Amino acid sequence: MNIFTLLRTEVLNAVGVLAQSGKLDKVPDTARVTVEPPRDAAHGDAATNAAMVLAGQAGMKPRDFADLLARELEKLPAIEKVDVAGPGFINLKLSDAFWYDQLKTILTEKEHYGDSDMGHGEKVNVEFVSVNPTGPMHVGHVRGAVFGDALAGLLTKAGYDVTREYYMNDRGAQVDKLARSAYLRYREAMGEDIGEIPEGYYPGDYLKPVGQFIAQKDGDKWMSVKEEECHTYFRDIAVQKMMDLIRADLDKADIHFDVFASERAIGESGGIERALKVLEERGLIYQGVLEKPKSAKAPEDWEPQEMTIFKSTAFGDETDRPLKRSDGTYTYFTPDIAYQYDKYQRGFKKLIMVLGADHAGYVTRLKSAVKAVTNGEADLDIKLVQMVSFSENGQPLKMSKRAGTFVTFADLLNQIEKDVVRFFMLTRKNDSQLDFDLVKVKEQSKDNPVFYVQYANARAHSVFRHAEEMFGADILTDLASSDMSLLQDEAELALIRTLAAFPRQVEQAAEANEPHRIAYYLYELASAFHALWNKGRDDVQMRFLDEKNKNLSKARLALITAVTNVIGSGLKIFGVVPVKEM
RNA sequence: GUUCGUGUAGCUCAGCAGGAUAGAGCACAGGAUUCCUAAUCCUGGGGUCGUGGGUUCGACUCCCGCCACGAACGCCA
Repeated sequence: MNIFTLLRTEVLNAVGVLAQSGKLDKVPDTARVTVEPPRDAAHGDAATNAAMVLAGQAGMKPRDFADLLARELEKLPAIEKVDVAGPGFINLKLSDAFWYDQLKTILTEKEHYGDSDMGHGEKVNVEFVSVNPTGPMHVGHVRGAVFGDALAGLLTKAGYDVTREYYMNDRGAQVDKLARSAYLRYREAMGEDIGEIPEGYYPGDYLKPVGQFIAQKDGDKWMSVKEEECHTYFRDIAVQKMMDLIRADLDKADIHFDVFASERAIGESGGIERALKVLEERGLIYQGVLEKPKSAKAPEDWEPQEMTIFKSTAFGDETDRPLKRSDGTYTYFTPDIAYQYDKYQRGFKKLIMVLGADHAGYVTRLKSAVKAVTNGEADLDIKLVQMVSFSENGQPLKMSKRAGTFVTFADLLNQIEKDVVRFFMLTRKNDSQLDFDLVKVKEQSKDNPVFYVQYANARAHSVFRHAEEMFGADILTDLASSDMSLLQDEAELALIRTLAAFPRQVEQAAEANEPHRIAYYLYELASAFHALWNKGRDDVQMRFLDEKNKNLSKARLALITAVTNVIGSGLKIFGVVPVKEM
């Protein structure tokens, strides 16, 4: 439970009491009332703007309104102290008992602590990766993959019903090229000398096994058949094999999808026509001629032609977009509209797409299309993931095949542990660039947030091991019933407050679709824990374990356990496993 | 040229649907280790939040102009 949501309810109740008791003329509109942690912890545990927002409606000065409301809030048992400050802030200090209760909640809920019902079980479609099935994944795909998966994890925790979806562009020019290449590799596998791979074919060695597979399966069956005639056959096998490669890559990062949507399947089932019909019915399609694009590098062979066009300017796009060329074939954009419509028809009204930053120019038209085709019922959020620059000890890595081995998704995951990659990629906001230094990322120091957080967890487990030696294993059972009121030190209470902030962090990160906030939070939590640990170095009284005081030790073990619960809960969002020893 | 993104401490970045004296890490200076993992912690200096306006009780946060950097910009995919 987010304690600030809880407190907001209390504040609104108090306002209601004032209204009923006739101290206010009318029941005010409380929509803008917030309860938040104050920036400066010295101001208390929570602050509300209620008086400033409501005073005007009540025809009072903010300070006066605040005094009135403060007197009402003072009556609540969870609240120890109420102050009115500044222009009319009401600062709340919560009682220690309230915090001890929070600690017990964490221990009871374990890794479910922070689960929220914010999403009300609403279906959300998170589409990410969606790499063309024409070869293995590139290292440039890692961030989008990790980000998408973490975002899905975050939304799940926030109470949404999340589907992780991969869109296969298994149709079109790229895939035709793949089919031709597979056919060539088949002939090669049959013993033909194919020489250099010609222009217009994929040269990668990863296609050799595809050729060999078909050679083994069918023998010389296709040797006398022209490529065009067995194109579909080769295409389907090649796509399937490429998807196997991609899935194997994703496995390395422990990323798994619920749905693999097929562009071709949607097209063949008439999905494109269905989507176009909807646009047609809403009067958003016309036959016409577009102006010559004004871009710096306008195509040389451009000439005005009449074609079928989507009125995307009606939704804020800068220009209308063609759906069909003059020869009647669909543009790249059209199947994408059909795909978004397909998601909508499957019951998704909340759509999220994770795209590389190079797709920035595509965002507005796609959003326009979703608005148009769902009549504004579905909401599409596109998260652009910025580039990652890879380096080694500060030296930028050349990512060419000739220069070295570091090119593919698998290369990275083979070199760096999956959990390290995952966490580190999430320590930046998705739309800012990320430096990924292969050496720094492995470094075991506080420079490295992955390590710092994991180290906190490992330290906690080290205490558990000592506790078992000191008191026996049953000291760690039923910690929730410990006498938490023995935790009297300000640093201990501060740690509980940090722990109790987690549910709010989850909700806010989910609200913004920004998993990186969880990473920052975990760093902060780890920091609070390390600080408390070191207090025990300076002052023996502050050690977690005291052989002569079992009850105090137990209460502190409860606190540390709560730390591991929250770290575990947070890392789980990222698909990262907490370590017990380093 | 147009659109989008970014601009916060020397460096790398947070900043919570506008809130009270703008935060962390690195770097720099000093300090803590017979003791649960010093792989850590503590203290300190350092900022006209790119810039000029506007909105309001209040703006790093919202709106407009400008500047700088980055990316995208076809009926290609």
